[in-house]
Amino acid sequence: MTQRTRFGDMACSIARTMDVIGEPWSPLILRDVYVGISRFEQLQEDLGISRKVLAERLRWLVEQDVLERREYSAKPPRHEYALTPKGTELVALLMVMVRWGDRWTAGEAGPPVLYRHHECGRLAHVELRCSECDGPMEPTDIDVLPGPGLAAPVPTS
Amino acid sequence: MTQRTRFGDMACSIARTMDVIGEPWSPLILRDVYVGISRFEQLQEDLGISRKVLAERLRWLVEQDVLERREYSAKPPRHEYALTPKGTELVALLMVMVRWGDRWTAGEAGPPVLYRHHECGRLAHVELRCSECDGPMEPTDIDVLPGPGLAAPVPTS
DNA sequence: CCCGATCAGTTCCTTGAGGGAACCCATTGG
DNA sequence: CCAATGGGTTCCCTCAAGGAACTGATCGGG
Repeated sequence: MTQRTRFGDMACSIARTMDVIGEPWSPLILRDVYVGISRFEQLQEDLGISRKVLAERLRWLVEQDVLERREYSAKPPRHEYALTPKGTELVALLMVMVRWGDRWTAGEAGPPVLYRHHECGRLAHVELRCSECDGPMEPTDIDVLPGPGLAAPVPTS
Repeated sequence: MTQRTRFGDMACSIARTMDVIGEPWSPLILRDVYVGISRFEQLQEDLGISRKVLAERLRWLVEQDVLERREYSAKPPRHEYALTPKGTELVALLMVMVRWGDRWTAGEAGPPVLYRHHECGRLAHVELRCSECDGPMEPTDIDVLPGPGLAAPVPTS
């Protein structure tokens, strides 16, 4: 019955996140929109993505409330895409992806982009800390326990 | 020529990360291995993934040095998969995915799993901090600058 | 007033990856 | 000797990704 597996219905926040941006173009689209590449033609050229697939992805991301489609010119009807708050928080996930990619795939050449932190003005990367005690919080620093939403079949949809 | 787009060759750490785990089953496989579901049959049953696709994914993840395939019994030849250091650091990415999924997709039911932080013993979630000044480091807190690896065509492969 | 350009898609076709079921092989336990 | 188990492989079908061509609205220029 189900052709492609539906990740959105799983009781797993990883699966539900992958349902939204789990196909590899979406993170790159979000990255581009984040750095100011926000129009259809620009995205298509910058990414080298098929126009068909780009249109599908944008429609999906708008539907998921990750991007917002806004008209910036009415008389020649022109549109651009912008990150919603939900989408902006996804960019945090991209920052962690960048961290891993920099460490394990960048090689000799070094990282393709650098981050300057507004608060301290320095070149920096992101680190994971505990929300409660501020200590480092890496995979080896935690235990995983069942939570209240474990048995729930489908949350909102 | 290229049928599916090769993300591994892009000068972008997001694209290169997505090249490794960018198809939606891989994060779930890593999650399972992380929590101790490490054998082929267990993974297949827990995820409901096609055996064919699971075999392909595992082969790819081992090839990428994210998982390690080890024999835990020789006479009936039996194998299990374990996270390498490279793979363990990917789990940090999953923790951030969980954070986003919990906030935006969990709904009424609440998060399906909880984390207890070893260091402080409390239930916690992960936060992003600056490696240099320890301040919060979210997408709106940084500028993105070109880095040394920008022009590089392909790093290691 | 018609021509070309620009933006933002849509349509059509081909190819190949995901899903599912069945099959295979080595070994062990009864 | 037979069934069961673990760890896959093979086969077939469908659907989604890629790519190129086409559409439609609008403007600017000759």
